[in-house]
Amino acid sequence: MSRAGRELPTMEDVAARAGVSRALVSLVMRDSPKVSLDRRQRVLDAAQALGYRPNALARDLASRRSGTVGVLLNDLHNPFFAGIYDGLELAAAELGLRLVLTVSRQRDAGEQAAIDTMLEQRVDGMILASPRLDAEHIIAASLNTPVVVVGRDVLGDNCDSVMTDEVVGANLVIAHLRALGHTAVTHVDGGRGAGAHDRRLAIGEAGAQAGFDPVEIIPGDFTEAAGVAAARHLLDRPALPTAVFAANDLAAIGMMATFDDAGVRIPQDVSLIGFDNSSVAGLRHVDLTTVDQACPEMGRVAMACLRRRFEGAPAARAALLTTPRLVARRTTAPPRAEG
Amino acid sequence: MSRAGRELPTMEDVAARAGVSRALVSLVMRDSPKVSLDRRQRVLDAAQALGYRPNALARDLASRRSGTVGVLLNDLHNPFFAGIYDGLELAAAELGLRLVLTVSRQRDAGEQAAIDTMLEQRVDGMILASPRLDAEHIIAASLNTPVVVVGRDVLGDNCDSVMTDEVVGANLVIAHLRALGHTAVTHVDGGRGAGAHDRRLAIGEAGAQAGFDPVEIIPGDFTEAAGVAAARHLLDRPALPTAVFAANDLAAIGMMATFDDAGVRIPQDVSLIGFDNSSVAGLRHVDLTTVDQACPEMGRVAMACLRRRFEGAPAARAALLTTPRLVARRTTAPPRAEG
DNA sequence: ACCAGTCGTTAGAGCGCTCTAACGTGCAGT
DNA sequence: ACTGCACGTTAGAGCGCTCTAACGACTGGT
Repeated sequence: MSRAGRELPTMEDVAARAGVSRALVSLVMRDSPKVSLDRRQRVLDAAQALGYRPNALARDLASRRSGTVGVLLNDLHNPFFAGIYDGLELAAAELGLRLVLTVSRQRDAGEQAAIDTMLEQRVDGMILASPRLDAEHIIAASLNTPVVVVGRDVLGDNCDSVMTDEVVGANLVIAHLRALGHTAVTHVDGGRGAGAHDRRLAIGEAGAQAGFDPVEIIPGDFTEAAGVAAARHLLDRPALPTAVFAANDLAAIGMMATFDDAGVRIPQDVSLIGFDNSSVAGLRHVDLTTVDQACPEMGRVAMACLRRRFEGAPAARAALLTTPRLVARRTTAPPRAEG
Repeated sequence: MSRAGRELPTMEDVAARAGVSRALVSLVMRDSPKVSLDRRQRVLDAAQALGYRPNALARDLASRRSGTVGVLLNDLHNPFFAGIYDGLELAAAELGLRLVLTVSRQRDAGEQAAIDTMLEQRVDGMILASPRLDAEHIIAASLNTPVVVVGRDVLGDNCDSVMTDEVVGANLVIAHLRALGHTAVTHVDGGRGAGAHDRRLAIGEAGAQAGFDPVEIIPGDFTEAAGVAAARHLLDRPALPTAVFAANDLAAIGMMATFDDAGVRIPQDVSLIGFDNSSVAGLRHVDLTTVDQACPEMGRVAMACLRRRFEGAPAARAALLTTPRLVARRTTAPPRAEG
């Protein structure tokens, strides 16, 4: 596996051409103020002429700092992560940090491998978006590098969390349904996906407080396929619930399609609420009522959190909550008349 | 910006604990066959006990090879790229290559910066998915590192291309429409997006060959917003075309929503065809007739292409075409009866 | 007994950069 | 003149690893 192309010039080459020492070239490359204008220009000219490109490997090794943050995204097909990434990137650009992305494709082994790779790469910090890995392994990874987990509650001495306030989200859902006249809701949950546990608890609690029937929980996942399965399950029963709150938009969309195929009308026969307000939810032909997670905001907060760690706030241990917002669209309506 | 956490153990530490030389540890880490079973075990035990984690920076610097391929994705919100990535990842795993992702978010400056970063990281190769950057800059980047461009035609001595056969795609679209009874189509193009030029030419040519009216081209882009704008433009005119072929699914979906809002029924009033067969097109509530680009296949082919370069096929200069497939769904139908 | 050959191991010279400490220079103060 | 100091520059020792060449120990053939 040989690298193609000619050998690249090094600092030594640039130094020789500019007639200065390698150290001076290094200073110029790092934009040091203590280089005379004259020398700086000569070095820059030489670098330009040679097509010099700094070797980040050598730089990071020698400086014991990479200036990069590793980002682990769970699933590229889920637009939720694209939103998170938008926020991360914006914040990283402001802080002058590079971002290195890896995708685990929802496999646990993949997550551990991706984290190991980032650690070997000596990233300065890691952001894990909705990881499925057990907290124990995440904490272990955070021993040497600060970690921020997005979308799930994992706290350690060197590991913060940023997530949506599930209690607020659940209350928004319940309030919306109650305003429409509903008194019960079925929750298709996110299984062991990130945040699913909290969401499940929160909707149960919010329902109870609002005087709803006990919230029924149907096991699910954060995928379209899980939504399809859950909808089939519901269709097999004698009666449908009046309202369904899905673990996320993807699952909700799977349910929509399945209900649709079965001739069940939304929202006339069943009201449906998703979670994430991902880009698909807003598509006019989907028009899903959902809970907006403010993904870019979460990304921004996560990066800010990491920066605090860099600046040496040692055991802050923050669990930051972002406030969700209900986006009412056309999949929710008053329940069908009884009997 | 200090790295948090204790200092990590190095090979030297492992060697000392195992009572062997650093070189031997290196051999064990690289799974060399010429290490006795006994020593290997002692080294592995020591590494385990110390929580040793190889430093990829140092490894890659010393070996002058990174074992990683840089991947540039244009837009994380476009599921097309998620498909490409799936193929890339699969192929990379088979070849034992690591993938490093960067996202340019559709900004030209972002693309150049992302490419520069990858080059500084000394990636062994780069895969650029639908870059907007001019060919000149891409060729320049490929001087030192093999590049494969996906979704667009950029050929250089060290730069191959993988793209959909636009001629086949356009013929599929025309054949489908003709079978339904159409004799004209309007194309909302992809502007200066990757592949847009070829797609525009191909549909015009295919239409002409099939005896269609000259294909009208409406300027667009690969985004939902561009679809909305194009649909508004069409709605402003006295009569709608009978069929519209959009640059991609995202644009088609923007058009769908806009037509829908205006009371224009699809497919009764206008037939609509997208391009990509991205995951949204398949959503039951969208159900868009589209041209499947076989994204994972493209990713797989791109990676194979890169491997050939690694193995030293110097000036192959391949322009590989993948064959698209028409997916007929519910947005196409016979044209409305005349007058 | 000798040399040749194999095998597992190691010393040591890098890889391309950063960074500390020291250097020479010129200029102000005494 | 001499000291002190700021400034721009540089030598040189790493960073943690790979890899070539050489090493000693052992085998087998003669």
